[in-house]
Amino acid sequence: MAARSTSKTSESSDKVSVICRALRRAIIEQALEPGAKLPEDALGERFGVSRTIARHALGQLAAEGLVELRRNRIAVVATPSWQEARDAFDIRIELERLVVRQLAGKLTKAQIAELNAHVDAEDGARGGADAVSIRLATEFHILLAQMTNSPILVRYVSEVAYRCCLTLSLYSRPHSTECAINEHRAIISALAKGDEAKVMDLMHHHLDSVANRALVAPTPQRGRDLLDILAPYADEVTSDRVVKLPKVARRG
Amino acid sequence: MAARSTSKTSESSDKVSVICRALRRAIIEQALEPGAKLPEDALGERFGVSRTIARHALGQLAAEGLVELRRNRIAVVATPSWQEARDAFDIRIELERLVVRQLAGKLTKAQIAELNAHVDAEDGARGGADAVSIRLATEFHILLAQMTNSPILVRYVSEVAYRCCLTLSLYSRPHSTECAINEHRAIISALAKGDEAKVMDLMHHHLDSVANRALVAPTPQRGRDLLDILAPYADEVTSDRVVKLPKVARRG
DNA sequence: GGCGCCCCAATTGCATGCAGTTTGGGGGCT
DNA sequence: AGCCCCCAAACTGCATGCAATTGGGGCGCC
Repeated sequence: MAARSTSKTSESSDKVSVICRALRRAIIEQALEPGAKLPEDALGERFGVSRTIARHALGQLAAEGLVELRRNRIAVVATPSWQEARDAFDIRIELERLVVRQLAGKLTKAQIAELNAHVDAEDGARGGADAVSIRLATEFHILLAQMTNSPILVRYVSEVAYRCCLTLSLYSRPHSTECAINEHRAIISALAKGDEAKVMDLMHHHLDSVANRALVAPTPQRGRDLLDILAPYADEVTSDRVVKLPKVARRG
Repeated sequence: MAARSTSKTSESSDKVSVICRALRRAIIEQALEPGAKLPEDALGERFGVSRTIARHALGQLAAEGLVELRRNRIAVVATPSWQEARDAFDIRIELERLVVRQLAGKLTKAQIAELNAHVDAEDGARGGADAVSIRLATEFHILLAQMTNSPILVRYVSEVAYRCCLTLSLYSRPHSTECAINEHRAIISALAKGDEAKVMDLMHHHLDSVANRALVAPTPQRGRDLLDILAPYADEVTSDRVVKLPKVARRG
């Protein structure tokens, strides 16, 4: 059988869940770019809820790593470092290999059809906004994870995929999604054939190539924090005041 | 090098973080057993904070999978199904193989000493409470993860390890921790030697054996929810009222 | 005696209010 | 002009208050 037992969905129709979903989507579609401020008041007003709820939602998103929350400071959309991006992809590769290992040869016809339909949708969106393509590609992987019927796996794959999505939008050049779509098709076909080793390899190289295409190099100019860039230089300096020197505006 | 760059710790000294830590520990040490009720009022009063804070903490723990949160219902300590436990261990194996892969041959002498000291502590606690042994063993794995200096990896390994800890307390017989301690020592030594393949294998089998020793069988009587057990039987029945029938007390 | 219904205490969902902290900008001093 | 300090606006941290929902005990009915 392909499906296990029934699984309770964790995210219900709470107000905070609604806001979480909205913000998550806004973030991964770059409507909110990394570093964007997220004041509780503004969120509350925008979504028609109190600060309490907005705050709670920010807490959840912070737990997912999409938002940075510093005490007494305005929450901001997370700005993962290049190293964190690389780490996220490494984890993602392992998790998604596990997904396809569990799925190989166990998919129903309906599920395969669903996957194909999704890739068709990706294909259809090729002319549109880059952000939408990235989101659809990400959702393909989440769809796969959901088919394992393992709520834990779904959660982790989703989270790490969203994080990768976020970093893609940060470090990626305007990229071509076509080969990714072909790779998705190849994965589906290998899954249908039930070739476990093959599909694990396909997934591995698929994600690896996406990561390598995107995370081209430590690209210090874009996305990295000024203080991080200067850190190694500051190590040479002994004065206490060195940290006060770069009094430049930090994005924004 | 063994360490990467500085890493901000995500969990600061918020009141909610404090409560989270306290509850987490209480849960994995079985002071709060699965199914235990966690009313916001009671928590707030116990920790000297308002319901708002207790509520927020419960939200975080729910995101980690340690607590179940149903709308308009009292929160309870999560009761993972046997299948979820198995899934958690599968994920954990992959994640921790990644950990030791990154760590093999890259540990400083100080780090190795720290690991050995921890295992000594595990050894010392062998006579004490089972729950403490389990916690220490879990913390060994988290300590390893922390040495990768990858905050994301730390977070996921911690979470999934805590979940496993929770299920161990649910399904495990009073178990002997000795072999686990020896396996920990073996892992440290392989890490020091830098034998990547060996240490990945050691970790894999270590976790696998822990899982197999604990998750002996689907043991339907203990831990599984009555409704889950009856679910397949209920499928045969057409009446709407079937779901109301098992009006028995559901764990106390 | 057992079954079902109803009502109330218990509890959650959420908004608002108040106090403490941060920010950033104007004015004064050098 | 440049630097610094101080203050007010903005924002967060948290508690409290009120409406809505639940579930369990008690009562009546079978």
